[in-house]
Amino acid sequence: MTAALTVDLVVLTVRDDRLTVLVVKRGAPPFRGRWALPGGFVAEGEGLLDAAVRELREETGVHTIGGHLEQLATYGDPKRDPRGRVVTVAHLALVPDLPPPTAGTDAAEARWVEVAGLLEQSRVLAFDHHRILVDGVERARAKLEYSPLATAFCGDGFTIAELRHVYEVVWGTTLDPRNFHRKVTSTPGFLQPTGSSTTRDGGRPAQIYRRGHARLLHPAMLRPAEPGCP
Amino acid sequence: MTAALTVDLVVLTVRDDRLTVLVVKRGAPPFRGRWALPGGFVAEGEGLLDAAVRELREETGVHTIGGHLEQLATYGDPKRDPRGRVVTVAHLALVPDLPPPTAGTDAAEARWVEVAGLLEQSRVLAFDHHRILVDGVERARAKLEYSPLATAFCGDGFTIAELRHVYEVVWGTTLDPRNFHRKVTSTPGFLQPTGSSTTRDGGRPAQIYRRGHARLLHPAMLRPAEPGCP
DNA sequence: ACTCCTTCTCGTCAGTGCGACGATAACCGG
DNA sequence: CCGGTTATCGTCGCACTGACGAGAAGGAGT
Repeated sequence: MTAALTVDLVVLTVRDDRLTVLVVKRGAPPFRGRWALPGGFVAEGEGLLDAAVRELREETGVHTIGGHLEQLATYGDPKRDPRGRVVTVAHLALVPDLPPPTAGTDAAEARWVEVAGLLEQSRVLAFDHHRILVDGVERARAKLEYSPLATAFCGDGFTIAELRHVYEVVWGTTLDPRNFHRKVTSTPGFLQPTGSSTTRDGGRPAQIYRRGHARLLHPAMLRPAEPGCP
Repeated sequence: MTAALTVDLVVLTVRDDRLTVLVVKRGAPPFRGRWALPGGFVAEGEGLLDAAVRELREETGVHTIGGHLEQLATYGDPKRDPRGRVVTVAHLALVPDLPPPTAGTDAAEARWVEVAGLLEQSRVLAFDHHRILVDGVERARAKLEYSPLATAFCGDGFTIAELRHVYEVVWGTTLDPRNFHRKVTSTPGFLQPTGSSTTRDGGRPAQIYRRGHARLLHPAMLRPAEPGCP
């Protein structure tokens, strides 16, 4: 069987104490004028990851440099696209807030939208993009636990407080600053000291770190148990 | 862009103290006569998971009943198939040993092969199936840590020793029977006692359990650290 | 300069989970 | 009845965690 092949992107960042996702207003049917995840057709002879990188750059002006990009999952329900059989390979991107909010060439408009609101209303996004978003956010939340990916949300150099802020926003919890500090500094390979410090957060100057070489955290960060689990 | 769409399956089971994967001998070009993961083209109007279930049944006679089936990842390198652009959505299946070893309708031959040997020789399997196998095994190993999926390898009722055996084989380690027993019985939702017992393992009769309702383990099972990590 | 406020960083202490291992229970085959 | 085997329970020490105290080091205001 043959199908049209697209890539879609769940691009997450932390802005103004909120987890936000990049959405574009569709400039062509179907779902013209509706919000959707950025994405587009894979080109001839182009790899899937390459296509995701290209779409991210083309459609939104966002570079994944300093961030993270990985395959999320593939969605191929026969009725997910009214045009016919379109299979999409969704990707998950975590980027720092630095890039200019938006820029568009193909899409009519692009903007950052708070994730919390989108998660509750499943009718806002086109196609099955609500489900893709749910899966992407869940993947990101899980990955913060056992991988150092939270650093992808931060810029090049960051303080421990900024890193903690990422965890708090993505997980929607609050973390004890002292325990968090002890945890991340004692996890080998997570952080790499740079020697410099900053006072941009106010108060006593904080050490600036870079991401370490570890790909997996041992032991893992622990997300506080959700109420109503046991 | 349009591409041919297939599903491939990494079907894992535990047989004779070994982790084994189901492979078929290809009956048609390309790679005719070579071993490959079972799989085939997605049918018109068929969902991806549906296609995986169908291929599993058709090509190997294995039913996923009592086991587990999930999407693994999608492989779409432009040159992965000499016939042209073929994108495959790989799936991971974990099944108990019960089903009759093999049966084939479409494939020339199907058999269980020990994973360890296949992992070392990257030229045995056709296409990029070696990479898919590596990813599938790694996913399975990781999932045993934080989910109760090890029970998918066991039959309907199983003893704690049989469950421990699954962990030992998949991880390639040995686990202390007493600590393992304490761990799994104290993790809420992992196991559900049935009240009956068996002596099929010899020695003192063991309680028989069924899988519990938990989807995630809190706290997670801990895989012993690999030597040479820090 | 001094005070107040902020945030960073280091410690302390009790509770919990885990690895190592001893001890007992319950069945089998002789 | 006796040794062999496996299941199950308990104990001890260590490491990690959560809750929280306390000091360090900067800026802003007077």
